[in-house]
Amino acid sequence: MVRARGANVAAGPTLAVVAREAGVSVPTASKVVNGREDVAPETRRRVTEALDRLGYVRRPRFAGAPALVDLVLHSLDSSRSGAVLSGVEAAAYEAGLEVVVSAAPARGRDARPEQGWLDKLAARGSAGVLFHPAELSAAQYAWLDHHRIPYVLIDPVCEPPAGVVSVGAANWQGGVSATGHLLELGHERIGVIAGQRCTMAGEARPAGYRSALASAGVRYRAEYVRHTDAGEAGARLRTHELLDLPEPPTALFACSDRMALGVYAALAEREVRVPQEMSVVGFDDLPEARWTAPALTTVRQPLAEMAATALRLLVRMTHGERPEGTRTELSTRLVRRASTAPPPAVRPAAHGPVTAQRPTV
Amino acid sequence: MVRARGANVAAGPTLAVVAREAGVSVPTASKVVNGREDVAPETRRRVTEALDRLGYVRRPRFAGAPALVDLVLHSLDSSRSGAVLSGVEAAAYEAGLEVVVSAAPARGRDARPEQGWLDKLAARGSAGVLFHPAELSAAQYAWLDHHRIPYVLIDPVCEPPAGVVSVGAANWQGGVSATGHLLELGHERIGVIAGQRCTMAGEARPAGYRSALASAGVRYRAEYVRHTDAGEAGARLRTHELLDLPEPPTALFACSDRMALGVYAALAEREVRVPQEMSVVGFDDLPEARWTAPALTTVRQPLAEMAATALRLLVRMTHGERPEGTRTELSTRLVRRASTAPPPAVRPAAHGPVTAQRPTV
DNA sequence: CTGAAAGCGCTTACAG
DNA sequence: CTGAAAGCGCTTACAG
Repeated sequence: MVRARGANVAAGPTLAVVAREAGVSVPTASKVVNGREDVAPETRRRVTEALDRLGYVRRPRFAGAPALVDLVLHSLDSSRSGAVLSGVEAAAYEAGLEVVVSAAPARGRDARPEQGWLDKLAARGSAGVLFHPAELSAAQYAWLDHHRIPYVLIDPVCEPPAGVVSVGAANWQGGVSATGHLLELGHERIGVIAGQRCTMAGEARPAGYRSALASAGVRYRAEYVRHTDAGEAGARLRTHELLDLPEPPTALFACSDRMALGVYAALAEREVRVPQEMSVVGFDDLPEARWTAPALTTVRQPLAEMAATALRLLVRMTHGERPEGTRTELSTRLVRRASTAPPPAVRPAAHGPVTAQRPTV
Repeated sequence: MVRARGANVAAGPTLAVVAREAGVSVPTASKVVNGREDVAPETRRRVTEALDRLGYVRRPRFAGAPALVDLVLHSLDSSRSGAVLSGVEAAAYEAGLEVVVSAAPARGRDARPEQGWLDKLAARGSAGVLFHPAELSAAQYAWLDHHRIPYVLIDPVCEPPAGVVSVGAANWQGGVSATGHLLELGHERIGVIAGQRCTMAGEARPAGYRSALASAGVRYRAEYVRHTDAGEAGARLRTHELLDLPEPPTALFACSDRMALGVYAALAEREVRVPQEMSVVGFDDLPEARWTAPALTTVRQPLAEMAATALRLLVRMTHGERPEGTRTELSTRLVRRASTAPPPAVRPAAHGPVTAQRPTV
């Protein structure tokens, strides 16, 4: 029984090497690595600089033990998390790393949520942390920087602070392809159910919609774009609003698959048939998109690949490298299924208010 | 910034203590712990015995670093895995442990799949391993035993070898409640789409069906029970077979939610409406069961709780305890949704072959 | 705030 | 096959 020992870890410098390089003793270097307070700022700077330059990584417990990387998920039990975990694990395996998974501290199960697991990271000597979706406070970012633990955000909800490395999807481009698909089918009255205003997805996806409209020379109507922050339930309400418009849309672009579920619910309540009377496009391509009836045409977000990319970035940061750009975007692509079709009939372009052209029961 | 150091790890004995107890030197005890071959059988026995009695656990790398437990999943990206991960993580958090997640080696990405990650486990000093669903070879069981790494199987597919600790669901009881529900609604002709013959679920769930029929005094008909090992596709075929019977069932018990999806597909092909013309009950209560139209009545398997229970069992084994029983079963419960209803009409009990009473298009 | 000294819990040669 | 000896990469007092 041959044991592959130490084959997967390129031996970096020891603390002793770093200390010599920085011109300090090993105990002092140790203090810096462990984020202790009792180190002079100038000394800390010198040591930190040496740590970075040499790409110091804490030695694993025993020869052959793989280094550990942390993946912090908001919810462990969702299809998004499954895809992320799967991408991270595969890439970690390639890199000879193992991944420790934990739930985000926001869970409220700890008196001091923002510290509990952060302490563990440091104590264990995590090589780096991946967050999805990211919900870090400024204090937490500072803490990680202070402890020299590199981190990457996977598909962050909001625009991360300057300098923070993240991997996301090409949201704008996805908005363009979703809308382009509907335009090609002949739709001109396209409603949008968009996510929260401050979020990246909530802004970039409808922006892509607007751009697609512009290049096709189709008029943009503000009343066709509705933002909501209540997910499925919110999307249901907004859909009813759009259906109540004097000139309702013939197609709906829901900026997430979850919101598309809410759209479906509203349409079912009005007995509007998909896709005969209304086309629907989602965004994400969660497994759910295949279970719905009819199966949802949607924009696929390559979550697993995004996660794998984030891990590779993290590994490079672990070795002291800095990625050139701070944000990486992976392209999205349209997945045509059964929820889209040409509009019910070609009607003359409507000018001014008209009555609803579809029975609303 | 106060740091909680070592608060979560009850300090067990060091290797030195164990060695003294066993009457050997520390290096020798170290060899046993690391599964080296060059130890006399009698010496190994003495050391192993001391390790077990004292509940030796390798010290974490640094004070305050939590011990690590491994979770090995067959697929990282499935709703079942999500539930399992979530249960394990929550219970691990309670116990002050962290969980390393990896994909089962069967993935074929390693030349020697059965050794690659097993080596890592040992090198890293895993406190124990949880498998779901378990697919261990006899050699792997032996290897884990040899390395004194405790392990627990979460919802194993097949009956595990004697002495292996596992946590599962009360499959038989679930079969009873699914069938009981249909009987209460007035169904007497109940078909069963069952899983693979050799598996625990494939045997116990239809056995529960049979028992429920017996207690209700309803005749058991062998032709109503169809086994398949092809999941969704297999279930679809078997459903067509049942519909082609001279006296087809008025209700179907699919022994898994995935198979229920296949049943739905077959019924849609025949334009048999659920639940008006056919009631359907599933088993598992995956998230998918809520997306289907109509929402699936099913037997809920408490996967997260099963996973949490497995972790707690593992922790006790880690401390040298042995659970009393080798198999723990958590009870299941029926979740009524929209796929079940009374049979189409009360018909006189049929004797002898009759023609199909439902239009098959 | 710093670092020489002692110590930790192990592992690794290697001599017998 | 065994264990005294040396060593690993750190950490922890603690004296200055």
